[in-house]
Amino acid sequence: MTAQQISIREIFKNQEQFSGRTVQVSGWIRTIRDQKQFAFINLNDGTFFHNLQIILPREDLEDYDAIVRLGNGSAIIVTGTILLTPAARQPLEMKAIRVEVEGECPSDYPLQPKRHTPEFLRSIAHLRPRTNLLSAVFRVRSVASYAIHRFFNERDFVYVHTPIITGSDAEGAGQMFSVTTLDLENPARDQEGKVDFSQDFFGKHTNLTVSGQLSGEAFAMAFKNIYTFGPTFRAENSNTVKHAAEFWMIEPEMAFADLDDNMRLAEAMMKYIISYVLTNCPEEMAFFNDFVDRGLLDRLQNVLDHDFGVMTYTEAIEALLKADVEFDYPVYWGCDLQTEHERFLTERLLRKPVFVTHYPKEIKAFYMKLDPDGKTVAAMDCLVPGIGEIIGGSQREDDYERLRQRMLAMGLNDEDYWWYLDLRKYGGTRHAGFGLGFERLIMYLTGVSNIRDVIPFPRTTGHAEF
RNA sequence: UCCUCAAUAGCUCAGUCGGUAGAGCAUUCGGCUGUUAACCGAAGGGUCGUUGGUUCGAGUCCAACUUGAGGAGCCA
Repeated sequence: MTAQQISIREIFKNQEQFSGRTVQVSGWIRTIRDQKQFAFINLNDGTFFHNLQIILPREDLEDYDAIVRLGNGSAIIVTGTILLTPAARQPLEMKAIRVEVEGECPSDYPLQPKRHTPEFLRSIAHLRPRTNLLSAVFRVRSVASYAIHRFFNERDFVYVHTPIITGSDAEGAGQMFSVTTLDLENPARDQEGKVDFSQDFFGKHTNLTVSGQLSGEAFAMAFKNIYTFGPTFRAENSNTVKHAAEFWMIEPEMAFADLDDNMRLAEAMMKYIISYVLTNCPEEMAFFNDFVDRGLLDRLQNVLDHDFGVMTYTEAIEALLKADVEFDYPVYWGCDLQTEHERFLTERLLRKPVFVTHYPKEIKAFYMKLDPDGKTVAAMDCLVPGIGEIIGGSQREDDYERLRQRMLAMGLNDEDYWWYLDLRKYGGTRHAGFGLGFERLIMYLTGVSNIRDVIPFPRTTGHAEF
């Protein structure tokens, strides 16, 4: 018997073509139902969200009794004939001719054909991608990654791999993880008794990166438009549904561009990704809409159909002061926007994504361009319902001396940033960029409310199992 | 780091006023004429997170600890 091994995705996407054909599929048993004359197997091979139903006629299969005893999760290879079943609940099924067992699955397999809590599934992170929910999440994650690369490549952005290990002690965001090969029990010491990092692997103290932006700016000054897409590390002791110690960030940077160009790019990118995922993951998105977040598809379509809101920080403060809501944190010009404030703006006031621009310089990073009024900087945060801040960006300070002064005012050592300052010295231009939190984007796309459920093996405070 | 809540069978949960530990799913066995988180019948399965306390008696009340979740801060 010769049969071509084929993916379940191909069969579902080309139903007419496979009708009546004998093919071979391989995958894992999701459920198995044994009756007197027939058994039914729902087989998932990982290529497609839906299962292939396989009918096993007792009289046609010599080893029928052994097959129907296989547990959920068993790996099998099935040869059979594809039959279209337009009247049934599924569009097609396979009538089995032969079943080979590749790997049995014993009865202590933790996944059952029932609802499990996300907390339990996190405790079996090595098995959870076999569930409907997590398989849908991680396929969307993959497709969204591809959409991002496509979006930037269509616009001639150059993809830059910025370093994971950085020599700068502060890149303008968050606590950092140290990288060292020193003996932690007995590190080299200098004459003052302090740890002597000149003896360390790189001859200096190094950390895991918290942002590729500074390196990205150097490449923007050569390629004009670039983006990074890679892992980022924050050693903050955060314990929330939207923070992880290891996450991925997309950071475009554009030369000869200002804050408006930046916002245009961010909005076009968000809409491109949403549209691409809706088109290419319809089964997964329908599942999220049915079982995770009832309003998801309407909300995403609404985002595609309308412009993002834009308001300055000053306008946002005015709106919050006028709001008929009691906030826990007082609102005044100069205050940082708290989660409750962001939620009001994006979820109650505008009910769609909104850019908030031109924040007071005191609450923003040193590299953001000072506005002509001397009080605010050309920053923009994109807030979305349910998540809060998903994008943070700015036009960068391109004036050498003003940038240096801002560093000193923030307590940074300008000598550590000599090469970053050089970018303003040698053919500097206006330029702008932003950082998009990839996991927060996936949460927004899927309706999944915990960042730990959109990362294959999440690293958060106190958790690095798997 | 702070605040709140939770922890009972492999999983999801119930357990009344402090009085002998329960269900569904899963597992094993049997039945069933096309099922689809199949269905019907039966069986096995427990140091009630840990330690201590109150009490004749604690899953239940008290304390500490551990673990988890949600909210806040930090941020993407």
